[in-house]
Amino acid sequence: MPEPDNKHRIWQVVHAIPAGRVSSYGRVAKLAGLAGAARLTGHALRGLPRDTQIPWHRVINSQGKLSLPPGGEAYEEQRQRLQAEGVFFTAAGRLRSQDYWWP
DNA sequence: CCGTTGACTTTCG
DNA sequence: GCGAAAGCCAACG
Repeated sequence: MPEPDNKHRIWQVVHAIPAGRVSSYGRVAKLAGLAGAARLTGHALRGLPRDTQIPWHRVINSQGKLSLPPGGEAYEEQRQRLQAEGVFFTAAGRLRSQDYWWP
């Protein structure tokens, strides 16, 4: 077949992110062999079931912020989970660059 | 098959 | 630091 399970690969990469660290969509896409397809990472994460074990909350955008709409439930949940793992947010709602995961 | 949409990224002003 | 525009790829109707 021409194309393997891209979503599955993205999930695998996301699952490889250690706790207390975060990564960006573009970074995950590149590690999954889909360089330049940052949006695919978003699609893959959006298609996750609620009872997934994938740490989707460790994936944020290149601006150091959450891509989810502020004020939404998913946004608060992601923020809460990250803080529970030791990741803190700045007053501007951005994550510390030192918490980024770099393989 | 084609146009739109989207949990993105980069560049420019 | 922020907003707008262009570029990128896959899923949807």
